[in-house]
Amino acid sequence: MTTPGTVRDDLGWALGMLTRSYMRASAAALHDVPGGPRGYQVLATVGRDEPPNQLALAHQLGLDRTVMTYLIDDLEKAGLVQRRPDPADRRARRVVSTEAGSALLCELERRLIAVEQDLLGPLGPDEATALRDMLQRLATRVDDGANACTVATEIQATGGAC
Amino acid sequence: MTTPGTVRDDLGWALGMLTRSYMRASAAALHDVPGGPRGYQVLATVGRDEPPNQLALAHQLGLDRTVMTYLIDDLEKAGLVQRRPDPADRRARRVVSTEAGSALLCELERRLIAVEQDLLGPLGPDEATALRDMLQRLATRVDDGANACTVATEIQATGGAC
DNA sequence: TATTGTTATACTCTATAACTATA
DNA sequence: TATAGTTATAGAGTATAACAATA
Repeated sequence: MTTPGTVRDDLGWALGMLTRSYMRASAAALHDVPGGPRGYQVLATVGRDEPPNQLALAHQLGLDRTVMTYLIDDLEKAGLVQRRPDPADRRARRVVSTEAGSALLCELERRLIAVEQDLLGPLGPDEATALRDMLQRLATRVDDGANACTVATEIQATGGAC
Repeated sequence: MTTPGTVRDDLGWALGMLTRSYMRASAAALHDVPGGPRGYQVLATVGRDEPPNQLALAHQLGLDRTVMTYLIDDLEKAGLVQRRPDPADRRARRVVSTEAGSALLCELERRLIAVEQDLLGPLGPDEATALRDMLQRLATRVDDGANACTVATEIQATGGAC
């Protein structure tokens, strides 16, 4: 319902289309989580290893610490996480998952698996794993900081026919 | 600089990471286009076939007609497109590309090809085409309206162990 | 002086509705 | 009455800066 067949046959279109679809579906699957997908990410991060403080949480999730405050406010009000004083640093708060939070996380992961399977449905099983592998490799490389804009700087030089 | 290695090893993370990277890079490549990526999309659509009116343009690009007004305002101010009265319907305006608009489009497409190649760089050539093909198939299927939320409705039924 | 967390403010997008001129 | 385009307003989301408590 968005595009014709002529203009958008490129990578950017496909990537955007797929990501939007995934975001829609996952947001729907996480509708009962305060903060939506972000709330889920907090739940998923909390409870593994040592409970992180809010700043570490914000860095891991690529958020500003101010939005982390609001996010945890909502999750705490819903009884899914708790703020606890850090015995080693009285400025910091360690965020821990409650029973309810862990139970919900368990349910959410089931839902998200279903969403992914639905999204990749039209691919054959070996194709799906190949796609996951390639996306994983590309994303990991991007995450490692290789995303410096090497392209933008060398653009002026090319100057050519269309 | 965003994530650790533990939590985000799933499809959603990779997809989001890659899309954000692409959006960053393409936005940088299109920095001198009024409206950014959207301005580019308008330029790319205008000039093929019959010049479309603003509403058709908005539908094709999945935008509201109100944002299309602002977008074309900016593009017109920059001398890249022109609004012309539609001889067949005096309510409508046909949007046509200027000389400068066509020249810029030509340049922009070069830049975006470079961005895509940079993004898919770590893949082998046959891998890259396989990825493009799979993304294209998935996105096209999503675009055809198969994105009805079939998952969300059947989630309650599963109820199981983590 | 720097850092954790909170709060308040401003700014950017987007969505909605109202308005005009045509059909 | 419905449609193409414009304009104005309100809301969500985000970013920025200032603040308190502690290191």
